Amino acid sequence: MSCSKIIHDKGYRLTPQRMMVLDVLHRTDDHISVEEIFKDVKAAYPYANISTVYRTLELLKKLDLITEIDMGDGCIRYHLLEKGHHHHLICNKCGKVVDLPESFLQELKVKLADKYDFEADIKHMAVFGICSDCK
Amino acid sequence: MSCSKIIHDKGYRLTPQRMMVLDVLHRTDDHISVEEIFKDVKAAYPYANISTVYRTLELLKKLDLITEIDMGDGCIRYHLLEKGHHHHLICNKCGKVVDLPESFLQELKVKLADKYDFEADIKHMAVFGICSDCK
DNA sequence: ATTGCTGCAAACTGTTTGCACTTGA
DNA sequence: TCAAGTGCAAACAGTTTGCAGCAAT
Repeated sequence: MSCSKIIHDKGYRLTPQRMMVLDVLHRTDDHISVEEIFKDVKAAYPYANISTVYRTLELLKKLDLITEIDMGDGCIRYHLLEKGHHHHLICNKCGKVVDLPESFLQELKVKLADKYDFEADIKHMAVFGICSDCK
Repeated sequence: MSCSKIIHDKGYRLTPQRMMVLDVLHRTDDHISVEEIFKDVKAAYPYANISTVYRTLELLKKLDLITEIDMGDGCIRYHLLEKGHHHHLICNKCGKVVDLPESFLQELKVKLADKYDFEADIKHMAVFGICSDCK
């Protein structure tokens, strides 16, 4: 089901601003910061306000349509959940980011469920370290 | 080797302020925020300044004496590395924190090294989810 | 005696909020 | 119509910085 439909069905209004934020999130394949989203939205609609972007992201988070991730540069980035779950290996030296399939952490999830009866919510994880090139 | 000795040996000065921050970090078994460290230091030395605490933590981080962790309450907490590595399960509902032995993530580390030649630096990790009580 | 460190105040960054106006349903 | 959403400006919290004086080595 599309994000716009979910927003609408849950009784929230589908405003142009919200559509523009969704559009930006759909168009990028990367993880994108509030500032970048704002810049893109503003390109289409110069009167856009950053507080609206914050409020929209908060809504999307509440509706479980996006996830946040801190990629180590001190700013939180966003990603549409419908684009699929995956994880990241981030090199502390060169900053390179390698994607990790969701399945990679499945084992950990199962172990946590078994031993701790803990239902881990690992949608999007960043693992820091040193990549092969930088060793 | 003690933290104070490392600081001294690397050519940094062992000032009373730095000793007080170290002392607070040593005394607590928990993970402690900048604000809490500052409060404790101030109790012993009322003229203490929070920017010095920030600068000291930055130094300790650079010397690899502490790790940071975000326990989900929106503030970063600190922990002496010499106190041992461990991880946390944090419940998104009740906020309960359960400690996880370091070994628990060993398998993941090995897998990352094998498949991706990536040397993961998982000193201190927070895994969010739902605990057994809250299910 | 140096140079690094501290205290202070001020700047800065990212985020949130109150309020009046606008608009989607 | 009218509650929900927006834009604006101002507040806010956490952190960083420039600088003058201080103190560890």
